[in-house]
Amino acid sequence: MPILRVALDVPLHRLFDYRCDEASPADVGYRVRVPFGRRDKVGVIVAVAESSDWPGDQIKPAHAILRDLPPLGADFFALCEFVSGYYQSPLGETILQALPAGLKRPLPPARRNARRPKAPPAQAQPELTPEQSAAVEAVAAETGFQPWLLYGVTGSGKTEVYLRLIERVLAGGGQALVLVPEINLTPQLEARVRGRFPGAEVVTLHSDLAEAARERNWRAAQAGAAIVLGTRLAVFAPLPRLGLIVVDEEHDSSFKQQDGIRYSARDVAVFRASLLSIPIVLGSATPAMETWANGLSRRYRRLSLEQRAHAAARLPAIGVLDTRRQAVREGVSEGLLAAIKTRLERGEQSLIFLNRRGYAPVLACAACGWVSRCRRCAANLVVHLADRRLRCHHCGFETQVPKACPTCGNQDIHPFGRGTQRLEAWLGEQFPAARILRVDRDAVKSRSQWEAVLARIHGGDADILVGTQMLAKGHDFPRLTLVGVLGADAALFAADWRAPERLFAQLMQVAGRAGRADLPGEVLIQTQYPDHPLYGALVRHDYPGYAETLLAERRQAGFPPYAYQAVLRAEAGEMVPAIDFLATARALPVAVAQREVTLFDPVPMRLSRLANRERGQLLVEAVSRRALQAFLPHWREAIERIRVPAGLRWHLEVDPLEF
DNA sequence: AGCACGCCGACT
DNA sequence: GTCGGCGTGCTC
Repeated sequence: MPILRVALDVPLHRLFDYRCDEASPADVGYRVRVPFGRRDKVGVIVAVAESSDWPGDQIKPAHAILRDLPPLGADFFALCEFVSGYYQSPLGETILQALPAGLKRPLPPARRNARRPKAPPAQAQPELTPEQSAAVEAVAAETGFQPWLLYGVTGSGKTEVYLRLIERVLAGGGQALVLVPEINLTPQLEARVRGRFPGAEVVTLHSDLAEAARERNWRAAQAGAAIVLGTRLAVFAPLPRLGLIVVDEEHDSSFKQQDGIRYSARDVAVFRASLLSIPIVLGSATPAMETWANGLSRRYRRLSLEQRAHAAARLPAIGVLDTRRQAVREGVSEGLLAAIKTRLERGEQSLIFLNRRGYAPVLACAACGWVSRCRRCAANLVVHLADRRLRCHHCGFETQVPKACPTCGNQDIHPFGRGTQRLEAWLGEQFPAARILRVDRDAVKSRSQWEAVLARIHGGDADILVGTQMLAKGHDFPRLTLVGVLGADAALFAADWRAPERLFAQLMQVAGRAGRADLPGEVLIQTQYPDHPLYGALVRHDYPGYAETLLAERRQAGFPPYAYQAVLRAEAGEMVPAIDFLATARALPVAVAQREVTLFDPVPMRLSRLANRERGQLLVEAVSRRALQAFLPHWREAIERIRVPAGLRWHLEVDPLEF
């Protein structure tokens, strides 16, 4: 009797065999309902075999093969096998996480009718600049697998290049996959794609979609929808005729999944393209150092868009305001204040960028030294005066703002530091007639709120925008001519060595909000270190120069992309068992590649306690990706045999972005 | 991960 | 005398 080899959503690195007399090799890729322990589960048939290694009397019969949708293809399995091997994630979990929830339930609910999205009218195709044409022609001329780095500043027309490439793929009957960091922050990209291809089926895939919609769109992708536009999870969408992958803002850290299977959707996308022998375009104005290095080594081919697409458009003038040399009140320099005033007089908009939400990062007592610490985390509670709450931005704990110091009773307690709420309030006092709009996650929680905010900005119904990185993402604000940046210096000296790379990208991005075709933009960055190379490069709009500096530092220090890393993390109620576990893992004898792999000492994580869990980590570094990949499976298997104390959990992360 | 079984402390 | 704590083991 045929044996089904079934992938199940369990954290085990093996498949499970079931008997099924009605099965044939053509059933590979179908889902199957099986008994598992004392409950039923839905798995995916990975193979149909003649026999099993498992004792025959212990093999249970499968309940039913589910043939209600087309079987998953060989390329889908190859992708999942790669992810499973590379990120050390169990194959079953890897395969099943790619499926929408409804397809994993043993008892499927009744289907509702799918709504047909209506297509908006087609827009005119803009003329391509010579650079855009060259980029389109270069990609189109190459057959087979080729990663392209489309490097171009805000406004240089990367999207138009994507659209032309998509057009060619669709014309050939292929499908296109477009990955974006956060779909809700960029509704205009979706609108533009739909507008350009009114006859084509365009579906979105992201975690904010309701379950039914996500399943509907996933099925549509499998059934041949022309364009799938989605966030990182869309990289696993079944696409039988995939001909092109685009990763927009490829440097964005939201492509990295931070829980469950910790994959980089950008890297998985590159692998998927290689598997299918198709082109992949990674677009960014500030590529990740890994990507830029791949460009320099010609593993990726670089396409540059140096000019802005509209002839009249100019790059904004970026300047620094030396806060050591001018009056600063409430964190705002005289120079910036004057610049805002000028914009108000001209009826233009200003954006003040402060990447810290809340009123103030901490409340403190001047008398006894008490500070508002989170009792569950190694972090401070942030003052939110808007609703008089103290909040932990890490675990979500919140409490009332106390009237007096909880330890000494002193009434003289003060918020220290500044967040967007405080800035908003103070600017309101300085410019009582101005309409101030705060844009951060506290003020804008849903897509509909976000769209309302965008409408207000576009309608000219706001004079000063105060916002966090939410406002940095690609939007055209026609009347916005000034961007002020506060609090940037913190990232220059952060413990996280990737902080400057992120800061540069973020400032470049927010700078791109200033100025449009007819109105020149100005960007003013407040700093105590105006001579820092990061600001120097920013003022010159010199990403390549700064990338060279950063890469030289990374090479010198032996950091990625010149080293390959993984981290083993452990969390427990106390730090001691977590560190003990890591020390045990470090001492495991693993025969493979030891000389090329360095295991560092276990240390507490930077945020050492989160939600009452003490966290430690152990860094693994290798001279090559191959050495790391040779080492990890053996090490992981050995770690899995360690007896762990109750309440301790651990995971392994490959290519970590944060420590 | 679930979900069993299994063996020691405070309750109707 | 039972309810229930979480330690240990298993899932084809």
